[in-house]
Amino acid sequence: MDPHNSLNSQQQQAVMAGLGPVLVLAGPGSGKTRVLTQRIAYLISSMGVRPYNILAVTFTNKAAREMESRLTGLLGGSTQGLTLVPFHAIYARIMRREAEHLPFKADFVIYDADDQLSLVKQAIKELNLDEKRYRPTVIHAQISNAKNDLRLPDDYLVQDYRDEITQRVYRLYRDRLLANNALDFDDLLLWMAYLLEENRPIRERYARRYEHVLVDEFQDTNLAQYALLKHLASFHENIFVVGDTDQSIYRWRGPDYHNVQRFEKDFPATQVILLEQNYRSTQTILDVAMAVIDRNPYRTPKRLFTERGQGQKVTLYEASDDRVEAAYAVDTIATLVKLEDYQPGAFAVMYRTNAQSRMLEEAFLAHNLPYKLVGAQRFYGRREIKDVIAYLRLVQNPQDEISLARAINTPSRGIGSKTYLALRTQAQKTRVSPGELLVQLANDSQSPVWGALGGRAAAAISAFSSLLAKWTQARDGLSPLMLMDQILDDTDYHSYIDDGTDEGNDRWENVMELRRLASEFQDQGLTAFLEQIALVSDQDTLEASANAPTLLTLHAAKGLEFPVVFIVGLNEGILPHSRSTDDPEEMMEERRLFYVGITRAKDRLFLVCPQQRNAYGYLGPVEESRFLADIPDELISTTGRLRSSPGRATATYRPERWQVPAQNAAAVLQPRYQPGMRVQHPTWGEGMVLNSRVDSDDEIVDVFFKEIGLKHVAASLARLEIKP
DNA sequence: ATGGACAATGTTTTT
DNA sequence: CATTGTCCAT
Repeated sequence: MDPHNSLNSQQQQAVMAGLGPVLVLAGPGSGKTRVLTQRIAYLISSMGVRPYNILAVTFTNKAAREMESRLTGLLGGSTQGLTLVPFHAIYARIMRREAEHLPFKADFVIYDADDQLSLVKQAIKELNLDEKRYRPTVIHAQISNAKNDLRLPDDYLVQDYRDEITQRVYRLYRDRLLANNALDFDDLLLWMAYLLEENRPIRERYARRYEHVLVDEFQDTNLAQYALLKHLASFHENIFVVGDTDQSIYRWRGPDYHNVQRFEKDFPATQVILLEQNYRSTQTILDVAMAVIDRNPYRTPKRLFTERGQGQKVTLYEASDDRVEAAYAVDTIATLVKLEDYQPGAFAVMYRTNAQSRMLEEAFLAHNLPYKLVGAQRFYGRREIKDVIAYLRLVQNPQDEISLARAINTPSRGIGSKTYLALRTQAQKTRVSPGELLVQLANDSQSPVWGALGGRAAAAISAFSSLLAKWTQARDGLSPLMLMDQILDDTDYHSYIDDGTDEGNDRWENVMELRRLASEFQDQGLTAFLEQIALVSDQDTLEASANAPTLLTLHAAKGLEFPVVFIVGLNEGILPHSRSTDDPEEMMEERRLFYVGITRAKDRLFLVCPQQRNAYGYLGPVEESRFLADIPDELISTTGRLRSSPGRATATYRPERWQVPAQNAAAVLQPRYQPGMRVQHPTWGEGMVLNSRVDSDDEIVDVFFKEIGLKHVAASLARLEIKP
């Protein structure tokens, strides 16, 4: 952000734009969040708009919170009543309020990706389909796409037999969700759009209320979200959207950056404002970014510029394999912290796939250096966390069969698949869900169900039934934390999960962490707690407090910035990913992804690619990413093997701890360079020796040059001069 | 009903 | 290779 508290003329134009539709096309680092918050502040304090009449939506909690805190800084407490929330959260909230107009109840639960997949699997099985032929993940993706295009099962586009199958699964999946009183992520948009579409009074109520609608990251909205926004803005038509088509990286999730063009078409009176001045990066980094993105066809070229000056060149390092790649990143970070006074928190290492983080984590661990890993999945996907959440969800909504199936025999209490099936059959007879039947059974010792179950099964069911009934009754009187403690206690979960091993210990620690999270919802209730958990984004888990380098995927990096950025794994098949190489649209998205990564960097950018990579457990050669060829040579300084002369053997970076020892036992060569020595190189300038070792009749010196960073030079070739 | 052993099978990104 | 599912012995 710019140090002066003033807006440039384009920003000002955006902030003070008049009524009607406004489209702000904001390049990376151009002060997009700033414009949004200033706009809200302007509406409230200068235009006299009541906060109650403003709706501002973001994609993540983090973005919403950040805007909120900035607004509080600008306006103090006078933002009371403002709706500033993530997309999914606001729709969940509205739908709970309006549940009577919808085919589900107000206490619905939100299914995560795992739950959704189980439900699809269940549907496929029920329809007697072959899981091999009809892969659940593929079918699920198709259903999700249909929902994002606002297609209900009846409107599902059927062109061949496969589509027909998908349609049948979709229908059953939809029915199962409703029977479970559960929504998936797409439903939050789909049903909300349905509600506004079908129910005019409700639509008008909200559309009248929201005099101003503001949207962040507009390029990532899908058709459903777009339709929704149009409805919400349909009365006043004051819709202010901010986005950057070059940063559209969620195409597979339904978003369609053509929405930006659609917007201009749907709202012909749109004022379009371009923000091109960048307040984040050096000009070199921007030039690299533009060189990469300019290769994408059909885009409005943007000239990104900055007043920050040229800055240092971007460093390209070719590592021998992905282990060395990780070590290089960690070593360079350690060096920069030591020699250039960078804070450890100033660094980020970005990669294409989550699997790539492992190698990096190991490298950090080997250096004994702390790091932060972005990724909610890592926590909420854990078995013990899913267990406890299943219990809580079941108490909130006994209709939830996915949670029931998980909780009913965890820890094992003698209710296996047979008994569970019997319970389901009995439930079907009286047309209630198994969970509801369980709650009923607790107070009905005369029920014919008992007779239908075997003696041992009946005892087990009875015990669980009383527990569940007890919890559901206590629910409203207890805070989420108290309820959780009660459940943990009643199920003796501690002794189940913590078997005394380190792993068991960790698992219990995780439960305690969840407990801590629950404690923050003392007075908001179970519904709010569960909803928060269902809708956390990866970025939300990023802790600002710890001063350590951040490891994250390129996707998770969007919207963030770091003084020093490493992008690793710049290989064909990784970035661009192999699954994207045959589709030009997807290839363009890979390029945008790289662009997003590059533009996160404020001061320095390191691009790293290994020549070999571990895949399927074997080390195999990999090509360097095609994107690297698009970067002009004069913006890059190269270490490791020089890419202009691929055949030449040069010093390869190899951190000491992986050095094969005693290779030079007979060496007579004495090292001349010592760590800490200052040296001068004719072209690279002044530097400091970090390390030196004798290897194959030559002395290999690691020098950190002030201008260009870490280099590994052979003493016999490099004309190094030792300075006093 | 439970838990372990083995085979198969599959690898992007995420609200 | 690393996870997930299936089969089998207890």
